[in-house]
Amino acid sequence: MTTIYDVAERAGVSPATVSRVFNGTSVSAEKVAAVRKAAADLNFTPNRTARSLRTQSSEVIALVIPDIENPYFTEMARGVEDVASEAGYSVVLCNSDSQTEKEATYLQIAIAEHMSGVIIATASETTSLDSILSTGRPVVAVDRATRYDVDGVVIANRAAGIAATESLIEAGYRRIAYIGGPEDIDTAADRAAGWRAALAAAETQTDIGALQRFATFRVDGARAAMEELLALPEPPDAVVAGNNLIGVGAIQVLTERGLTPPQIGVAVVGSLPFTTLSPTAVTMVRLPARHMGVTAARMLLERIGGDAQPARTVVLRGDVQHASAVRV
Amino acid sequence: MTTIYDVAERAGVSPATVSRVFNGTSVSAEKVAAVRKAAADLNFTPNRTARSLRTQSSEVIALVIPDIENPYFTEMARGVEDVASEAGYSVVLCNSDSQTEKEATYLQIAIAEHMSGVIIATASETTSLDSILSTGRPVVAVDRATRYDVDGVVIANRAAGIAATESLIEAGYRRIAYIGGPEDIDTAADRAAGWRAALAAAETQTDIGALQRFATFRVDGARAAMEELLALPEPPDAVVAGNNLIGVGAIQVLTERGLTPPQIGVAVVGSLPFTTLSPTAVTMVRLPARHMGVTAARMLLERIGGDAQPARTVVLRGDVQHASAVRV
DNA sequence: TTGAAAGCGCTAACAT
DNA sequence: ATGTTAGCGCTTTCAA
Repeated sequence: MTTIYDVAERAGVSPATVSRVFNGTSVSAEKVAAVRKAAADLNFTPNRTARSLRTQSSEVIALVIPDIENPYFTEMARGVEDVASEAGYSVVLCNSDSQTEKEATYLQIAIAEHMSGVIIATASETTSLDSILSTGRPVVAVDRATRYDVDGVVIANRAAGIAATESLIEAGYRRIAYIGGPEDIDTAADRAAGWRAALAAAETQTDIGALQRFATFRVDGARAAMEELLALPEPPDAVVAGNNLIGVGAIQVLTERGLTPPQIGVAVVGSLPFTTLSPTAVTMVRLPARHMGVTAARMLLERIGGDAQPARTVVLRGDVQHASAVRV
Repeated sequence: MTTIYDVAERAGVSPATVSRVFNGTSVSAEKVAAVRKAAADLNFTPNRTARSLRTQSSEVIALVIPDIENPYFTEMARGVEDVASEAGYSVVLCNSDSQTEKEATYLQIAIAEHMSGVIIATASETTSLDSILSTGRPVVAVDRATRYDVDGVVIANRAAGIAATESLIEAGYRRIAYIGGPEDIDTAADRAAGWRAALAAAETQTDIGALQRFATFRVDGARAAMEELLALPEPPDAVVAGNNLIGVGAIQVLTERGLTPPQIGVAVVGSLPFTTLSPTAVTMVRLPARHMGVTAARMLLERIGGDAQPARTVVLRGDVQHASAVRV
């Protein structure tokens, strides 16, 4: 491994000058040239570990998400990454798998590795940010709000739930069920609240309780919930899916039974990027995942840069894409 | 930030002893207890950067993939992560976005950060592993073979192409097209070769050239290719998709035209995890992505542990799930 | 088993 | 503008 001392010797300067060349402080043009040449000759790369130990910082940010296999989060990750790498930061993607312990481990690593900041979609309400915050590192919450006073970027979940439901009501459906994520995740609870509010406003449907299901945010849970709903004495004629994977699970079950939309109405809070359905068969409230990542990364970078204004929360709205079909 | 010196002072031992406690070398039971207590009191976490600078290593491995938004690669990432975290390693996920320069940057970072090893699905044939290999770090190639003499885990791509095609032939289709990824990616070329071989063996189809398309490994490219094929004077009655996203794109176009499988035969090399199709409508040659990640991670860990046997390549086979329907 | 001390590669005072 | 030097927090000889 070549060090700045090797480069310094070859270029006939001091190690400090080599360091300066690589950090952009004032060095005479001729020495800059000599150092660059020597560095190139020796195939020198600065040792980030040493740099990081010395400066107590590193150009790395951690992105902690609950499910790396969910396209919603990977799209968000792309947004984060694009902004970060533009600014010279690398992104370490950590998959908490919705487990608080794994999440805590990654947060510890972020501290121990001197990472500059953290963007996190928390695994649950109980997530503790105490130790990371006590180090003074900036944290931005994405997708899910936290009980801490930190920057956040969230979705207007209640509005999204309302929009999805209203789209079905307008299309003529009259018994609209809801399948959402775990009730203790705020995003899931808010979307469910939106569904309830829309139904209440429409005054068309009374037995709301019977048509509400909380599953996991995964395909399997949604499948089971959909089966349950269809087995009801009075099954629904439409369903609102609380996120993209729930939408997939619900539609899978429906399709297997020959009930392809719009035979039964489907509205999804989220996008179906890999759907093979006709694009107009279901209503999607598309969530700006990438934009969310971009916004969060920008906020984090500002904080890393020393910005100390009070914590802000940015609320992003979904974009309704109505199914063109109506109830048949 | 608390250091081993703080802990040492509080426990009444030397810093070296504290270090030993955290690294499992012989220390008397009473001192171990004292150190642990002091560490807990002070909420001490060893500084990985310092450790890494001193030992010239770190318990981090890099996983470089060309498309983080492709479920195939995220499933693979899960496999890698599960094995790695079990062994006390963390995984840094790097998205090269199929760009050789981005890939090179991440490889540089892996070196500069003293990461223990790299698992990489290369962006292209031209990927250079020279500098990472010259540092002596182990590299395992996944999904795509390289021109270097390193460990690898790949799919039996030609066999997968043959299996997909044969499934369609057996179902009675007679004009089977192929849409694959870029011809210069070996996986794409091999799958195409499998398709050609299966058709040649069946002797049912002659104008192979007209029915072959190379797109990107993305949804959009596949859509365009599918449109082209349908616009042919003599359009195909079936299509083999070279990967999961190509399958999605092709099926989307077909569905939009009311040509849902099995009206037209579809076989995909890969899985459709978020499909909303009836599960028996298309043939899938399911690829063991997670297993691939697991295998690669195990191999890398062995190398990190000092294993110096000659480079091995593990070939994994896809698992055919035939569409239950036949040509209609 | 334990401690003292050197040094991993770099940056940032401080001095020139 | 440039060089000298003292650490950043840790591990690891070497001695005791």
